[in-house]
Amino acid sequence: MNIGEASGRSGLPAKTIRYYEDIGLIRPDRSDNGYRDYRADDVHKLRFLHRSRGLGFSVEECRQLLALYEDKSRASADVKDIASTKLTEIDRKIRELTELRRTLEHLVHACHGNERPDCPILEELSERTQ
Amino acid sequence: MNIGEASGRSGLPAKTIRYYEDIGLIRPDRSDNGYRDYRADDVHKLRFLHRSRGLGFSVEECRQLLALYEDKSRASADVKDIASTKLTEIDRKIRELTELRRTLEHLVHACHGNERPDCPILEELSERTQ
DNA sequence: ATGAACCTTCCTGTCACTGGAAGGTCAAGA
DNA sequence: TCTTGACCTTCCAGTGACAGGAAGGTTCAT
Repeated sequence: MNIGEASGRSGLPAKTIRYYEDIGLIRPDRSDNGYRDYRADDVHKLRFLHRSRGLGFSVEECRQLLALYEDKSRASADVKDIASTKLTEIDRKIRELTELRRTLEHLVHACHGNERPDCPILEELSERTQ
Repeated sequence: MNIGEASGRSGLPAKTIRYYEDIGLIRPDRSDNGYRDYRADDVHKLRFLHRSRGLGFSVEECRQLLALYEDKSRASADVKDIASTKLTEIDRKIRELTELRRTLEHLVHACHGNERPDCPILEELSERTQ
């Protein structure tokens, strides 16, 4: 099937699929007319990539996961390691964002939000740090 | 003062300070030798930028905030609007990450993580979506 | 024959920097 | 005076993960 159909079936934009080929994630056949020709198995991989990207894995992590997926003698521990590391990263991001949110909410709450110029948000931002 | 000292006082790398000049956020004087020459006021702005970037504002939002900061006839409502919008965005990001975390933790928990190949994480990733 | 809907490659732009090369300037020490 | 090292300058390229668009080829239906 052509890239348009592969796109429709995998949920990935054609642009993204070509990019994944550029960086060596998938290698579809080519038809006589030069068009990319995807098999069901390729679409399966594209869907795999779509889901793993959606779960927050980087493209390089997706490459590792895909390699493990294709390695029938893999150890599930290797997969679990990657996922656990990602989980830790996500936790850290959530903590950072929550801290940020707390500060920002505090500031927004303190600002009157009227037509006058005095503003605790700007005051905080311009404060001498040291 | 030279860029090195401005960097030390603002906490921003010299590279970043030059970049901020490139995109028109600050416009320091130049000494006779061609070196950038920062005044205390410039350092103040750099610190302002440092803090607002740290609070998750984009460079363009920082530009707006800086303009408001310098506009003594501003309305604090304008500042509050920007901050509130950012707060909403941060909330959305936290929700997305939390949902992601939930799914990933579920998967990590379900995987035995041993030397055998069967792995619920890969199964989930390769599952037919439709 | 023509037009629309595909497909191709290639180049550029995004965001917010970071790294590095090649070279100019300045102050201190031998 | 010379040199060394720490500064500074500009300019170019790379990051991650694509998106937009130009210029042109292919296929199919009318």
